[in-house]
This record gives sequence, C-alpha cells and structure tokens, in this order.
Amino acid sequence: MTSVNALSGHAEGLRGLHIAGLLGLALKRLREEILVDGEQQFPGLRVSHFRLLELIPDSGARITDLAEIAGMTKQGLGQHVDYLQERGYAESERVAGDRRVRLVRRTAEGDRAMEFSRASIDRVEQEWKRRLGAEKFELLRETLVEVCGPLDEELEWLSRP
Amino acid sequence: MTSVNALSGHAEGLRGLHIAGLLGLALKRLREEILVDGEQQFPGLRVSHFRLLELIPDSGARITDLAEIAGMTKQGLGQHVDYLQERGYAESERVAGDRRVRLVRRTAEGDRAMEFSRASIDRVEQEWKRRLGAEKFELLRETLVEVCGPLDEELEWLSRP
DNA sequence: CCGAAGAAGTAAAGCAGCCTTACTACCGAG
DNA sequence: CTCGGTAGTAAGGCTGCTTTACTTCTTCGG
Repeated sequence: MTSVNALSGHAEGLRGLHIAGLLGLALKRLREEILVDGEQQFPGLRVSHFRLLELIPDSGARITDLAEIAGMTKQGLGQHVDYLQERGYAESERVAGDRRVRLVRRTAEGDRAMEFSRASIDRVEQEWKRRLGAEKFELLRETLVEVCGPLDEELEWLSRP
Repeated sequence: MTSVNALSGHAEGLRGLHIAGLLGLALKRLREEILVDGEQQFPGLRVSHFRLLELIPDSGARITDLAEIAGMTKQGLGQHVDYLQERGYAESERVAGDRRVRLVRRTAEGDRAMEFSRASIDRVEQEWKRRLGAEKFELLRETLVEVCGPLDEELEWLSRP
C-alpha cells in the first residue's frame, strides 16, 4: 500500500517511494553534495576515509578501538589505516610499553582533510536548513534520532555516513 | 560544530552525530528490521534482490528498462537477473519479433518474495509510525521528499533502499 | 619465573554490489 | 545490403567490507 511499483511510481515521482527508498535517496544526495571538490582537493580520499579521519581522536587511537567505534573488524579498519598512511594522511607508531599496539594519528594533511570534511558536512547541513527552514530541519534531526534511538546499547555506531 | 568527534560523542550518544551519520544509521536500522526472517524464508535472496523483484512489473520488462529504472548498468542488472533466475525467483525468455530482447518476469516464488518484501516494509513503516506518531512520521516522509526533491530530473531514481 | 590465556595486529582470501571496456547478435532505415 | 544503433553478454576491476588463520606480545595464575 505504502509502496508502489517503481514503474507506476514514475508518474508520481518521489512521493511513490516507501521510507526505505527515501532514506536511501536522501543519503545518496547528501553524500554527493558533501564530496563535491573533496576528491579533487585530497587525492585518493574517498568518503570512507574522511569518515575514518573524523574518528581518530587528536591524541591518537589504537586500531582495535577505532574498529570498535566504527563498527567494523580490525582487519577492515587496518586496511583503511594503511591506505591513509601510504598517502600521508595518517601515521602510526608502536607504543612503548606494549609493542603490539599501533597508535594511529592524523598527519597535518589528515587534519586538513578532516577539517574540510567537517566543513563540507556543515555546509550541506546549512544548505538543507535553508531549504527546509530551521524548524523542519531540527524536527528531521530529532525524528531521526528517535528512530535510531532504541539501539544505542550495542555500540555498532556510525554505520556509513 | 554540528559534528562531534565520535569518541567524545560517545558520551552524548546519537545526538552528537551529524545528519549524514543519522541518515546512515537510520537506513541501516531500517534494513535490519526489514530483513528479519527474509533471508531464512527465501534462501539466497539479499536486500538488493528483493529490491529488484519489486521493480519488475507484472507484465515483465527488458533488462535495459530495469537497469534504467534501477539506476544501474545493464550488466550489473543482468547479473542480478541471472542470480534470481538460477534460484527460481525470476525467469526470462527471448521475445518473438526481436530476438535481442530478454523479457524478465517473476516466477510464482518471485511473487511470494516480492509480497513478503512489501509486507516487511509496510510492517516496519507501521512500527515506525507507532513509535513516532502518525504526525511525525508523515512529516519525516515529507521532509525527506523535500530534501531529495530538486533532482527528480535525472532519473537516477531509487538509490539503494 | 614459567606457561597458558588472551589481546593487538597482520595476511590472505573471499564476497557483494556495483562499474568500465569491449565485444556479439540483432534490428531497422535508407 | 549495408550501416548505424540497440539489447544483451563477457571479462575484469574496484570499494568496502568479512572470515579464517595466523604471529607476536603481554599478563596472570600458580
């Protein structure tokens, strides 16, 4: 009922989509808007890398911790870290006292990229706020929080923004 | 400002996330909720396959048309069709009069899967509506439409619900 | 102090869901 | 009948992950 076959929906446009479709589309739009220029200014960096850079605290972090925060495996995260390191956006060093641990930090260029990423997201948020009006925008955010809410328990945090 | 480092955000939970994070998380939650049981009841079917099944009109469609509707390449879509066909959820036949064309249809099992998928999405929509209240839910939908809106032009429709 | 348990990280492979490039087979217009 | 365009296919690549199977190092119990 709520969902309409896409072919028939073609006539009524977006309104024919169910929530799943709308959320997906909104996210896609947002990502497109966020990464205009980003990939030019920071060669090699893709969305997932900007995301990872934002997760690294200024004081650095262990791969294991980053993996937990990002909700993925250590190996997966390790690959991203290697990628960033090869391109000079991150660095890591073995920790004195526990030589298993690699402490990962952003480089200066990594800082720049992270700031760019945040600024981009802010820019798009402002744009959306302008388009929707502050009131609607806040309601959107709150509603999303409410929808996501009941599962803060498991810290499988931050899916794939 | 709007975005907060994830580690510090940990304390304040979801509210520390920017819109991108919230949208991603909401979508993830929704998909998880939708596909409870789905993969048991219809072995081999993943989210993308349910989505494709919904795109096939009852009268069948050509791969090229499905690809356009789904916003992906013919090859990509062709792979999905093959996958569905191997598992008995779809069938296809060359069309008399134009032997290049493969007309793709759902099988009876494919119909069942599609109905299941729609029912699941409806169920989750109802659940969300209950949780949010009808008013907020409608506002969410409308706001999402508004946000996605300005680009109905390009028919890159239906990202990846 | 030793040895076992377990944590940090790595290596290799695989998979989902796509895309690009490069075709073949076929149709329809002139 | 040829020429241009369309339907579909084949092969390979890429991203962003996962699983399984390690190695290396630390720590804790005895």
